[in-house]
Amino acid sequence: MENPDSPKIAVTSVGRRGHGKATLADVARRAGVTTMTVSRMLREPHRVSDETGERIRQALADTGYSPNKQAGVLASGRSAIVAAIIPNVANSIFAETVQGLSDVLQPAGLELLLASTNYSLEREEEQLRAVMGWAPAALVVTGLRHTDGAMALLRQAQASGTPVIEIWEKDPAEVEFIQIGFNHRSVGQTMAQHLLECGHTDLVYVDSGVEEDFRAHERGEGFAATAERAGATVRIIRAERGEPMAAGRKALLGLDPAQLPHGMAFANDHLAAGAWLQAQEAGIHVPTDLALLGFGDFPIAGQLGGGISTMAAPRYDIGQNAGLKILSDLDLKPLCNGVSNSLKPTLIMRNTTRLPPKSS
Amino acid sequence: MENPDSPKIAVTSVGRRGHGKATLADVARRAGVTTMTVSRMLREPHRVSDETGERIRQALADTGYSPNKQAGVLASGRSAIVAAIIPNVANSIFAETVQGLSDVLQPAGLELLLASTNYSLEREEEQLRAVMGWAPAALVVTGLRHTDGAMALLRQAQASGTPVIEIWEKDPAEVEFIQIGFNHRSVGQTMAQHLLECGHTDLVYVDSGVEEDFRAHERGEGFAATAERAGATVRIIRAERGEPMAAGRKALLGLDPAQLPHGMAFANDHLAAGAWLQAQEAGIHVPTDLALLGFGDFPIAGQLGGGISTMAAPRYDIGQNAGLKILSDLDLKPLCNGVSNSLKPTLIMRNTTRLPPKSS
DNA sequence: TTGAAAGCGCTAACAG
DNA sequence: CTGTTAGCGCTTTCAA
Repeated sequence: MENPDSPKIAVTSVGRRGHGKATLADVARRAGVTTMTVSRMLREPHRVSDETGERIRQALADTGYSPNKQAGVLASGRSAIVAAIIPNVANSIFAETVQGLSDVLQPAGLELLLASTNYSLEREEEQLRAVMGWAPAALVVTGLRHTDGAMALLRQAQASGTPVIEIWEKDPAEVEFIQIGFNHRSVGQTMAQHLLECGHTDLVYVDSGVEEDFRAHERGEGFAATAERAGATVRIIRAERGEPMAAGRKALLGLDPAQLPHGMAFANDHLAAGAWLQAQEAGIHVPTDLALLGFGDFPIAGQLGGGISTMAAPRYDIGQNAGLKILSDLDLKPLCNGVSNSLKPTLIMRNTTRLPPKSS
Repeated sequence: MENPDSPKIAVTSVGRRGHGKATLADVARRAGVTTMTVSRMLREPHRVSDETGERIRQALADTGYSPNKQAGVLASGRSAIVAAIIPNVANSIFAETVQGLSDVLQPAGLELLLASTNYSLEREEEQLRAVMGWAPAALVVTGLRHTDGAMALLRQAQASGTPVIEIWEKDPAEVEFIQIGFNHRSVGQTMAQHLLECGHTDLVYVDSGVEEDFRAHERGEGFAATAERAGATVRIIRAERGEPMAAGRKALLGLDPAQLPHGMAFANDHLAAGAWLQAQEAGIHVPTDLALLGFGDFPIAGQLGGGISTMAAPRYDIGQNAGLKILSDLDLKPLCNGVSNSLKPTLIMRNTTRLPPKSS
């Protein structure tokens, strides 16, 4: 700047393996200050004088500067990445949770590194290991069950001050990390109780076809335990893996038509919807001949035949609450209108279950 | 190492702001080699002698070393992050695309940084800017339309050798980046043609309620243009924003029952499904009184009333192909069984449209 | 096959 | 309010 004639190597300083992107040093040179001042300008503008600030602003714009975050993290030890590891993005249950997470994280300037495990705990550990290399600011994993290796990684992260959140489950007996979810066993209980109250004594729980969907299995266990304790007959059948609505149809189809149960509960609404459609086509009257109870409160459950009774699951809220918890743990203010809702599933009684008329 | 008596500061080197994690230097010290050798061991093991290798392996295990990726990227200029920016994760269309992307990227060791825009181009630019700071190895964005600022960023990335992929659309007239998708206008054409072939001359297209869903609008434009060219009556109505099945019901409800169109096409299957349910409850016979044609081939379209006719959209394949393209551009071998399918939507005729009996 | 030196782009700590 | 110095943890380049 001082001497336009001096043989500066190049206008855009090209480093050893220059990639043509402007660096802090480029901006600083242009503004006639040191890198520190520019760095400050970027992070705490009030600590820079107005006129210097103006020159820097100009230089920033001229160079089209964009900070190299790797360098920033390396130097400061602080990263703005939140890593989330979930079983499957395509599953709408997790997709909505991710959306909830993303909706609160993004406005706060945190970025989401997403990994999926296809429901395998081994892959969860791998993904966790991979993701840890980025020194994430927080870690979100699904469920309470992990491999020993994964547990070690999570503990290590937590020990070094990284918030670790387990979503979609809750068990006071195993609190080691932050848990944002609910108890699936007791949801299964509620489901059984409802069917019992409706007067049904011959019950079936149609479990998820995904072998590693522990949460669905637990709901089934809670369901069966409660039903048995009440003296009801109860069977657990496993749906086929694959498209859930089709699997729901097949679950009903697989039952002996001569001795149908009185009430069926499902691991999710898609299964229930499939069964409902199948029942309708087979001329089975719901809920008179057969009561159906789903889980999740997916849109379809609200639309079919006046509505399928279900348990509302806080799909989006779990993600949102997890995000909020991360922000508070990181001392960041939430910049979005997130509310901390209850995460307890509630029964929504619609047209596929019916309480008996009150006697007395 | 030479002089064990020299007052080394500490056994576990604690840096200025040590966080207790083992570094390459820790491993090297333990194995009695330099960091370079360990670094080599990690990336090109064959260039390290067997016995040294063994010692290093041991030290690696002892220390529980996990590489700091920020440092690696900073030093090498190579990152293993792929950034994907999509409108909405919760929308199953994009959730499946993300899953497809993730399924091919993860086995190859690439990680996915996910950002969502809530369908706003401005937020897309913001997210893009944020994400660029990580020097991603590749960039995936949705659609062909971007703000000027975003375009500049994308061009800059591409110029510096970063593959840029636009998904879900294709237009030979605007090829600037890699496009993995299809032409929505021509899909709309196909939809109109089908309804026309079914003999319907009074048509309606129910457009997406999401104002910024340009792709749905384009299908509508293609639909309307084709219908008009054929001399049919055609209206485009906009669904309500909100739950799509409910919006589909309302779309039908909003039409004058005395003069229903002959055929309705929808921006997606959820809208179509809602309309189908509404039609059934209102006693409108499908396809005799009213033909219905969806888009997407979502599971529900295959389940309702013997199936809703639809256009199959390659939701998962788009993500998968994008991933495959990234790998090949980065000279990485795909480590998964991905196949490069056709991405052109195809008509699936089911029970909500019917071709007229052949005459002649 | 291994090592030494330098530096990626940025920020913490401390001066001035 | 601004600058100096040092170094984050790794990889590059070049030499041995």
